[in-house]
Amino acid sequence: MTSAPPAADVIDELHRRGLIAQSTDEASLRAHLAEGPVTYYCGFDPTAPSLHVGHLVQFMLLRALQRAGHQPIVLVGGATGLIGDPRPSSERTLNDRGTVAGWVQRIRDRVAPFLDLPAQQHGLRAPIYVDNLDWTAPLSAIDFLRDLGKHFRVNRMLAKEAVSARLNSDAGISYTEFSYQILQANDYRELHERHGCTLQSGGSDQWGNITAGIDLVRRTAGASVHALGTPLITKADGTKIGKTEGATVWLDPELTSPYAFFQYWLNLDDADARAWLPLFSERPADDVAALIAESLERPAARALQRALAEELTSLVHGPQELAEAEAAGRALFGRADLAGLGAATLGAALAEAGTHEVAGEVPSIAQLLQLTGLCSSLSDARRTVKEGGAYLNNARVTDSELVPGPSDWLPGGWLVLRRGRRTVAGVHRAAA
RNA sequence: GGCGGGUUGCCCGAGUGGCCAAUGGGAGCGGACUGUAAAUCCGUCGGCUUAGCCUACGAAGGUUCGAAUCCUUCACCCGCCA
Repeated sequence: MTSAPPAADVIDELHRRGLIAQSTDEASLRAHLAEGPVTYYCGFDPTAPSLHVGHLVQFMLLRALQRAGHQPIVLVGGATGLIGDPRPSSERTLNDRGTVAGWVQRIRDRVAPFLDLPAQQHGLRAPIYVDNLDWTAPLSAIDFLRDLGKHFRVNRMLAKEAVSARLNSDAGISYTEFSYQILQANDYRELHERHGCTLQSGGSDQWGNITAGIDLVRRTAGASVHALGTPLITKADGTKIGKTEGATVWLDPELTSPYAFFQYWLNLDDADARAWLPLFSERPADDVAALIAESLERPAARALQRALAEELTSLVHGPQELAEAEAAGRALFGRADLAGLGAATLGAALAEAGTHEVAGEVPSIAQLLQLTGLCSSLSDARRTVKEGGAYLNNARVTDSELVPGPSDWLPGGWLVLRRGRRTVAGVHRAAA
């Protein structure tokens, strides 16, 4: 208890880092946090196989509270994931139950490095894991309508931003998604009852659902509970965080390799890197300020991007994976001649970037571009070559039908294929 | 339940019988410039065995030499009325 900072400081830290977009009455929340360990929760819906970098903000908040000595609960929405929260744009497609159940487990596995590790290493409180399917599945329609529905005024439900946005759109909203806020509200009620949970955090797009929960706890238990909303993180160009080359940057190494994850942060533009460093870095405030100052002075060094890439890759994938991702980047983007790299280095670097194995007859450049996934189709590959965006062993290719000759193979049986400035893949020739 | 409007490529959105793989904008991708940034400019942007062919304009059928465009049925969405 002596090493941990006073609990009230955590709100100051969160403000400094820009992690709080909105909160319930802050004075009483501070007082509540100062009284002793608070049990708090954040929910994640299994709407995809994994979590992505957009979810990192939630973990930053969860970790800060955990460091301050509080008790985290991580809820995976096995029930709410079957319903789908209303997005502003359009209705969600329902996923089948088996799929969602699989995602619940997979997402749970992603959470471990964020909260379990600090618990083990620094004696902090280990997270409690819950699935809202446990209490939502047994609810009958009668229970739902009598015990929960009675506490909700349709007028207020309609006024929630997530709902009203859809009411005013062409898409409309189904009764299914309209009901979502009741389920999330009930989660808060359940966790308050079962674990004495008194604080919920979530993205500010969830704010309507979160406050619905606060109201429900007040009505059913007569208790006053709290909430913190994180800001919606966008890039300087207005797009959402965590998309690169049209693909989502996942936290699951099977979906996004640690190398690609590292590269995502390394390639952030300066404005984003400056804005995001406080959010995503757990370095002391002084270090953060110094890094930002350095970036303004010498932007080309990209110290910020590197700092973020290192810190987050290590956090999400571990120090070992970080080292390998870094080495791969140095090998592929360094000035060193590819042929001089040596089979082992080259192989390791390309393994990080993504590889394709060929046996027998060697395919043409266009085919290889497609096989490695650098291009989505043969047409795309031919187009890329025509545009001058295809490179074999760092040399531009001009003929898409060219077949790599014996002299093109690098030590270890490798070809280095590149699309554009920075998307690389390896082609490996199977041993005869 | 009735009447009216709508459903176009990743998104928005033109197109009302041939000149439509389909105007325009955005996103994406590539090039130039750079710092494995940003901005800007240029190009590209369904697929294939690529001077050609195939598949596409909610779904299925039909009219026609020819349909995203006309007709029928179905599904879904929006609005008004009951």
